[in-house]
Formats: sequence, C-alpha cells, structure tokens
Amino acid sequence: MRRILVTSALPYANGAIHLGHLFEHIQTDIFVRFQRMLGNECLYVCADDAHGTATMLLAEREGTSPEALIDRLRGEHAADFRRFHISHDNYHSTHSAENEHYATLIYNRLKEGGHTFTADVEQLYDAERGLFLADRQVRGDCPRCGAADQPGDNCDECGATYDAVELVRPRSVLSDAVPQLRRSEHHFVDLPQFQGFLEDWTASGPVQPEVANKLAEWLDSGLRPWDVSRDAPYFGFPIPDAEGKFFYVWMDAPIGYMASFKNLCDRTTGLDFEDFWLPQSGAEVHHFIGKDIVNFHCLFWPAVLAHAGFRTPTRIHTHGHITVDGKKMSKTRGTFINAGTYLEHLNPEYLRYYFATKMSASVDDMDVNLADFVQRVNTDLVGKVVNIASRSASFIGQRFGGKLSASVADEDLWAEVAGARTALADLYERGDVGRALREVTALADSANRYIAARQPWKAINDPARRDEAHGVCSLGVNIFRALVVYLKPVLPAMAEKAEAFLQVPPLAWEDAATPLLDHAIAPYEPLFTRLDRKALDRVVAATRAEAETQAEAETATTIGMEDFLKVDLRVAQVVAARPVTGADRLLELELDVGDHERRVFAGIRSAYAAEDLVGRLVVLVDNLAPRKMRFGTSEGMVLAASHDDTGVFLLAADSGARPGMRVT
RNA sequence: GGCUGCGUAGCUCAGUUGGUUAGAGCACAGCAUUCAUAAUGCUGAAGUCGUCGGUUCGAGUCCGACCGCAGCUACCA
Repeated sequence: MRRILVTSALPYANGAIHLGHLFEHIQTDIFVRFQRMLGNECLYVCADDAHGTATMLLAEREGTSPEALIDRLRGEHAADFRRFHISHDNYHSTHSAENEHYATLIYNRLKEGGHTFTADVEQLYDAERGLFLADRQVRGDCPRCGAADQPGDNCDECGATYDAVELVRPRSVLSDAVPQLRRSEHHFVDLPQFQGFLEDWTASGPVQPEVANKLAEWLDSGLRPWDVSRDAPYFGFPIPDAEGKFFYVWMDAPIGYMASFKNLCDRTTGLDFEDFWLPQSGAEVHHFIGKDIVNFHCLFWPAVLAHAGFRTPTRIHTHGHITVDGKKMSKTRGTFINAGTYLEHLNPEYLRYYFATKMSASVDDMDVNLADFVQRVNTDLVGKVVNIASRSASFIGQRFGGKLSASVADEDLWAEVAGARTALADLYERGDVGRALREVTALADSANRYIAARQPWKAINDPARRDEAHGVCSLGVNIFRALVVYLKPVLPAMAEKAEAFLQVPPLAWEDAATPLLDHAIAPYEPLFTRLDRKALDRVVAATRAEAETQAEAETATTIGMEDFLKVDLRVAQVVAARPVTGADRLLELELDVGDHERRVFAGIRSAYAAEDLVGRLVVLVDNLAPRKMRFGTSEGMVLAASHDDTGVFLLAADSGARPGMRVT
C-alpha cells in the first residue's frame, strides 16, 4: 500500500472560488479518489492562502479586520468545494498556529544553515497610505519607450523589464500619490547556493518535460536571491528577531500544505506528520498546481524544504489554464463563473465530467466551450454509458425477478471490458484522464452495439430465446457496473446511486474484474439526467449580471458640477489622420479645435480606417495633460464608447456644430 | 522584448522514432431500429495539418522566419 499526501494550490482569500480553482481541485480530487479506490492510503489537504497586502487592503475596504475576512472566505471556499464533491481531508488556513510554527522553524533552520542574509533595498513608499508598494502597485511611464501608464515591473507596450523605481512619473495605484523612494532592510534566502541542488532535483524526474524546460531557462540564467520579507503594515507572520518585518506570503503559502497536514495529524490517531515529511520518508507527496506558479513550487519550495531538514515533493503535476470559447475568463462576457453561481443552476457532476474529458498530463491550456460541454455530458455520459443500464435494467426488473443471470453471456466482450482496468489505471495514474474517459466511451459503444445486435427486446418474447435475453441484459448491467467503477473517481455521487441500484457495497477498482452473477438488483431509476442548455445559459447570464452590479458599484460615486467643469470638452474636426507605423492600435489625428490645433494618438485603429475619419466632428478632451508616447506627444484624448471586446465607437457632434465649441 | 508551450475537419481532440489515399468522438445528412432519459446501430459528406521558406527520395512530424493564443519574466497572489 502506498502512502500518499496530495495537495491543490491554496486559493487566495480575496475572492470566490471560480472555474479555474474548480478545474484544479477536480483534477486533484480525481487522482485522490482513484488512489483510494486502489486501496492506497491517500490524504488530500488544502487551505486558504490568507496573507499578503491584498487581503489587508480588501479587509480595509470592507471595513472589517483581515481575520474576520479570511474566516468568512475560508468558510465559503470550503463549502463550495464540498458541494463539488472535493474530498479534502482538511481545509485549513495559512493564518494558523501550525503554519506560524513551521514557517518560523523553516526560516530559522535556513538561517542557522547560513542560507539567508539581509540587505538594504530601495523601494517606493506610499506616504499617504503609509506602506511600501509592490511593483504592480505602481504605475508610470515606461523608462524605455515612454508608453504611459505601465505597471512597475514590465512594459505592456514594448515588453521592457525594469524596477519600479525606474518608472517615469510614477504614482501609487492605491492613492494616486507620488511615491517616495525609501530604504528598508530586507531578508533574503540565498537561492544561488541551491543552484546545483536544483539542477539535480529537476533532472531526477519530479516534473513534466515542458516544466523542466522552463526551469532550465531560469537555472541557466542564474538564480537570484529570494526576498522573503515585507515591511509593516503587512498581514502575515512576523519574522523572528526582526522588528516590523513579516514573511512574504509566498514564503508561508507552500508551508501551508504542511500546516494543514499537521492540523489533520493532530486530530487523527495513527497519522504521524514525520512519517510523511522527514527526508527518509517512504510516503509520497504530490502537488497539483497551475503553470503560473511553477517557479514557487519547483524552485523555491524544494530548495527550502531540502535545506530545512524536510523531504522534497515526489511529483509536481502542472496543468494549463482554462479559456472559455478561446478567450481568458471574463466577467463582462459572463464566463468568469463562480462556483456558487454554477451550483444554483446545475449539478456539479456535469462540470466534473466535462473537465475530466479535458484533462491530460501536459501543461497545455484547455478551451472550455459551452456547446461542447452540453454535448459531451448528454451524448457520451447520458446517451451512451447511463443508457446501458437504462435499456438493460427494466427487463431484469420486470421479466427476470430483478435477478441477474448466473453466467456471462459473452465472455469475449466481458473480457474486453474487465481487461481495460489495467490500462485505465495507468492512464489515471499518469493524469491522462481525458484519454481514460475516451476509452470508457469506446467500451460503452461496444456494449450498445452488442445489445443492438442481440435485440433482447425481441428475444424476450420468444420462449426459446428467453435465457439469451436474460444473459444479454445481465451482461449489460455488468458492463455498466464496470464502467461505473472506471468513472467513480470522476462521478462519486453518480457512483453512489449506482451502488444502491446494484445493491453492492462501495465499489473498488478491482471490482471491475469480476461480474455480478445470480445477484439481485433494485428497480432502475434514472441515475443521471440530461444537461439543459438553458440552465447553462442562466449561469452565464447570472455571472454577467453580477459583473454589471459590481461595475456599477465601483463607478457610481456622484461628482459635483465643479468637478465635471474641470474637463474641457471641445468639438474638433479631423483635419488629417494616418496610421502610426510600429503601433497596431494607434491612429495619429490632426484636429482643428477652432482657434488652435491638436495632435492626438487614438487607440481606434481596430475600428476605423484613417481615411474615413477626415472631416468628421469628434469630441476632444482639450485640457488633458500632454502624454509623451513612443511615437510622439499626444495632446489630448478623443472620446469613444467601448465595452469589453464589442468594439470602439467614436462620439460625434451633430451637423451644425463648429470646431472649438465647448461641450457641456 | 526574451522565454515555455500551443495552433490538425463546424466543435473538442489523437497523430508514437519523418514513410503509402491524415484519424476519432460530437455536430451534420441518409437509412435502420423502438428496449432505453428523442436514448441505439449502419452508411456518408467534411481538412492546402496557422502562414511563408528550407532540409529530405519523402514533412502534420525536423530547421528558420512570421502571425495568433496562453503563461512566465522572480515585489499581484
């Protein structure tokens, strides 16, 4: 028996559980349930990632304490997962006594081992809010290309990477204040020391090949020391012997896996933390993560563990991201679907099944397609697999006293179905769940073909062929039972209903090897109903509505007339327009504003051809501060309406308006 | 910008080390069937394998450039 500890990445405590979290947890849960069906000891722990500036600021905005906020969210998250049948053995929090213990212990051991140091860092400080700003919390002009309003780590326009302190005209996204440069002492883990260790570890096979390539890139370019401290105010654990310093959230987040497990051990007899986490442990540790957090799990985490006296992970299973209809999940498109919204309208097992059909051992992204979702569930699952039980069982109940035949009617077919369990187990073990489900569907096809060929509905009325019909229908039920075994990691609730129908104890993997003979079953009741496309549309509509409510709440602050009048809006006529070479989205416009002219770069090239604009009347923000761009200086802004990806629509003045007229 | 991947029928995907006419499921069309939750079976149509160029007797597969998508680029988490 293998002893296996499994984790999913910790959801962050600043929002609800959505499709992305669900994909990962469903993937993990399928692995876990499969291992348990094999008879392995498999423990599955997770937690909320509670620390960091983001939770602190969200709590402040909601007028509550960080502790109250994270408690509330942890409760919501755990409930959402439970309703999706995610079988966590423990769902803890990184803001816990266990986590503080291990974070401190690990840090101290790294320090004692000479793997840490301190150094002064110059960082931008928001004096208005009284805190240091992360790179993404500062925006300004790109120091290389001059593009306006770029984040503090790299430029979206030209792709340059830089430090936030290099930004031209920086401002804080929290308060809009101009940040000050301040010096602060930070604590580092000396990652370059672990270069050789990580090269060996990566090569020893715990990650997928694509991930190994990515890691090789980082290792080849040389590791840099890892800054693991943050200045107060910060919501996190204090660093020992360092006044006003806290552990960076990514320092204590993976340790949260250990803490959650420790918390489970403390209330479970016979479960020992050290059996799983000491270097000589014979147990396995598996992490399931998204490709966006590979660096934390495959560089920092194993290095930190190994140098603090713990074992390293057995395997890190990295998955790709989800797109919906080819695009990133989006609130305005209604595809940023929260777990709670989904559950109001649909059975969670539909989603488990559909996601499962998409799972593979690679890190490819997966496209979720709503039409495909409906079709997969209805055709493959209901139409093929469940249909086998449905079309066989009624005869067993009505004509054969609810009893299955005493022998197998077609040994070859049964051998095909029962014999698939080895290959299927291998696919589940490797994480190739989508392929496993395709195999299961193919087995269902074989069964349906067999039943159609033998026509039990005709044979049953011929006394000479009555036994044959009994045998065919009984084999149908037995094949269905084997398929339920194969699907049970994906569809635990359906499997439970099937077990009641079959009148058997909980099915284990090896039960697929032996048929039920001369066995009484219960009357058949529909096990799984079809997925209604309208219900799915309601989920999308509800999601879109939530997004709109939220957007309104964010912009509904009223302003006085005096604020509005600060904006000098003018009618302007397009004198000349041309595309900007080197920029995909920009048009350069020359505008007549009555007594003066303006040159403006407008991001409307996707919607308007330059020649069509000449002569048009537009509305211009005349007193907008000039912006230096890569291609020149833009002296104003032309007003246009836009919503998400529906397009850009210029505002126009009706005929009769003259260039230079004030717009109020 | 650099990097890791991906781009194959309307949709979702398979295509092992380059080897004959490129596969599956779904959707679609026709036929059959009626036991089954309009569920099943058979047949069919559908692809310049992102674009351009190269290597080779031979390229979906190898190489290069470009386009598109996703992610990373270490202080968003």
